[in-house]
Amino acid sequence: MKSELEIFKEYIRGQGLRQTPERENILQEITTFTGHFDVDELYLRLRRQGIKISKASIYRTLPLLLDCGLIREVDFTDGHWHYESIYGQPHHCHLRCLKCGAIVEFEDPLLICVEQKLAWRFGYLVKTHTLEVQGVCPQCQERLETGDDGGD
Amino acid sequence: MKSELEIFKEYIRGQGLRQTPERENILQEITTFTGHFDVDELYLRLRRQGIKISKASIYRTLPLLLDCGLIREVDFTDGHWHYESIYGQPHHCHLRCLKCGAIVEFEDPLLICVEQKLAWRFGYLVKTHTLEVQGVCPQCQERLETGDDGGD
DNA sequence: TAATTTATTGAGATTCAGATACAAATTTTA
DNA sequence: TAAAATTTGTATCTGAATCTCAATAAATTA
Repeated sequence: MKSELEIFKEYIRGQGLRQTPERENILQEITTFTGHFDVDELYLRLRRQGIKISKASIYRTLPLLLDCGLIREVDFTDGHWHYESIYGQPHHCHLRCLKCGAIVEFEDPLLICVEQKLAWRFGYLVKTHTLEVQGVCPQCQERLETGDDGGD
Repeated sequence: MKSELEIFKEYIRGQGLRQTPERENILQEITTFTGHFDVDELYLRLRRQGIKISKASIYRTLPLLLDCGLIREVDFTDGHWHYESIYGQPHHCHLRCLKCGAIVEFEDPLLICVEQKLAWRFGYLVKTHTLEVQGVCPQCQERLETGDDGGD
């Protein structure tokens, strides 16, 4: 299986773009780190390693990584986008706690059935899906019951 | 079943807020119109009827309508939020064409199964879910095959 | 290897959706 | 009807994301 770097290089080349240390550093950081991130977090994490890249470059690089399928947009919360790297990882969905924001990742084969039914029923060529299930996590349920609200 | 207006009035009262013609006009327009909308569309639709309400008031009213469950955020595209009214309507998901943006609404009972399994497995109190399936609609598939790309 | 071409970078300006401050107007309660 | 408190519109502000532009660096060619 190709590495993220190989995928990215091929993409860059195929688009007539250029390989730069900035782009490689960003990719490196994204693939090393597991979990969700946003532009600011990525920027700070790079800086903490002594790697100085302007936010403009990060904003310019993310669409490339999205386009070649190495990352995906997770959600738009707090007024900005959050991302996660997805290459080589099985597709998954999110279960989010409405109170504390905790995220559980899961996958369910039923979604494939849903996709297939849609393809058949509406003639769509189905590519992927994004499912977020919202609820209250066990901890927050307990907090709500004991009256210790925690501030919503 | 209570009307949207009743729901809203109860909510307003319960929160110690005030009933104003601006808020009622916004609610009225949202419940009359079917389909997705954004702040600008809502603003223009109101103005076309001679109802002048500042965008600030719309921005201030939408969170109230979200909070009392009369509308929901549909997606964040084009750099801003889109909404739809949901009160009294069965929950549904979206199938979106990646090429032309067309939206098909559907529902699938399998999602209930998914929710139940999550509740059991992770102990969450599941409230709702948001599923968007992405693909290419039949028309765009045809356009792509005949080479008439249509611009992405 | 050096010269040429063209893309990319960083800094700062710009844009735009959405939030906010404040004075005037309106709703609510009494 | 008057007092108290909220809401409105206008203008301003905020912040994420984009754009401009000169300087720099990558790829290509000789």
